[in-house]
Amino acid sequence: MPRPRSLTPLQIAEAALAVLDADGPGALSMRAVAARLGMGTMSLYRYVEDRSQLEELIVERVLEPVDTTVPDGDWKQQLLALSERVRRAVAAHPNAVPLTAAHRQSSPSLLRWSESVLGVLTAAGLTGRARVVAMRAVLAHLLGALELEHRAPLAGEGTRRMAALPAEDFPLLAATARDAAAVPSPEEFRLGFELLLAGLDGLVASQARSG
Amino acid sequence: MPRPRSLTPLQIAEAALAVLDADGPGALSMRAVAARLGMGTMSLYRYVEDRSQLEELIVERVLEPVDTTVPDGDWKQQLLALSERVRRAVAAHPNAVPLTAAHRQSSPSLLRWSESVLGVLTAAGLTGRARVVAMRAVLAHLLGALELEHRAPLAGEGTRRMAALPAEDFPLLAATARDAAAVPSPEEFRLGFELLLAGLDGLVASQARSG
DNA sequence: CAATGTAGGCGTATGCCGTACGCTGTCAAG
DNA sequence: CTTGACAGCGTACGGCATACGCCTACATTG
Repeated sequence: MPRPRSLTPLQIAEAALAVLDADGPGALSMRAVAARLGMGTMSLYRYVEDRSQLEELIVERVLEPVDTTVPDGDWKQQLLALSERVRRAVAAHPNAVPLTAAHRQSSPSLLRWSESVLGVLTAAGLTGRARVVAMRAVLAHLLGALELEHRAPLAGEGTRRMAALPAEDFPLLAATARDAAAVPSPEEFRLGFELLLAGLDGLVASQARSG
Repeated sequence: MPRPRSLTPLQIAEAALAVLDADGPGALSMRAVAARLGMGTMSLYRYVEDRSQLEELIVERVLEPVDTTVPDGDWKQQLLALSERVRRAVAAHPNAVPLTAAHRQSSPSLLRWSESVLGVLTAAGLTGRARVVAMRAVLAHLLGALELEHRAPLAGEGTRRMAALPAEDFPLLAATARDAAAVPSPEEFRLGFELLLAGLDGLVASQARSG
């Protein structure tokens, strides 16, 4: 017989994400989110245990749109496409990148995604320790690539600063930074991921021989 | 003719890192660091512009011990060894991992390290866009692997939780998580990095053909 | 040795933050 | 129509980074 809730978790997540998208990570606060929902600050705590749980809601809202069904193609195309989907979902909310990395473990969507990736790796012939290593390598590369793409883009400030480094101390770094500005992010991602795929190819072949 | 400074930047960095190592990221504050130095809080501001600059000092203190001279061996062994050195330096201060990722761009030591890595890649035959992609792939993998190793270790809580996931929804994830506990971190790092090296091998070969 | 003025050291205060606590009013069930 | 569980929220607390301005130590200069 209690009074009914007036908000869904999804509405909370949307409001928080809206604050984050509009005003940046520094502006994300319980006060700001509550204000955007038209509530008092403390009312938000009827819906969320604490700030960390609010962040989890945001992350799930970011990752939920990821299609986790296994796409067509050979296993390499499948892995690339699955990873590309995560990349796209995250790219829609660049301000949420650090949160996404921090709370990925609590996201049901990312669990489903991981299960799909493992399905692809298993179908490719990997099991046991090799499968563990492959899965973690895919995760590591994806996490690192997202971090680089959004916090240190090839076309960004950091690259420009490196390009301006003294050539006597950092000849290669300066030259490479100048080349870097011409590589678009999606291409960087695809090419980088294909390096990993080539490595996985070797792993699959060696496990096929020994297994 | 002014009064002389009583502290060096290095002493500041050591104090801050000591706080971080001892009491965790949540305990790192201007107050705590100043207290450890035996000063009033505001005195710290005579030495650093703001908290962000304090964090940069910490990061440089973490990365400074990295030997950036190019080791012996073929280019793959060289890349692995260079990356392993960063991994070891960072592993000495696990609480500093997020800071290290965040402020890596400002670290002179990491710039020197990058120059060395580029030297190895260049000697292996890479230039232009291929070199850009290779460098960033190494960085991405390293960043991601550090994040995974320290915030989601294979032997840790998260893995245990995944191993306990319902087998009807996440059969592969649960099984893989059980296998994962048996893979030690150093081995995970080496095997994962070798996947990338195998991929780079292909890139080197293809650039050799086309160049 | 005395005067000087730069800059070190720091007390105070402001405005953020997350959140504990307890009140008030609503509204569905009985 | 009563009722009590709970939504909503005002207030308050402790901690944070940090702006500002005071006092004073001390290397330099005369």
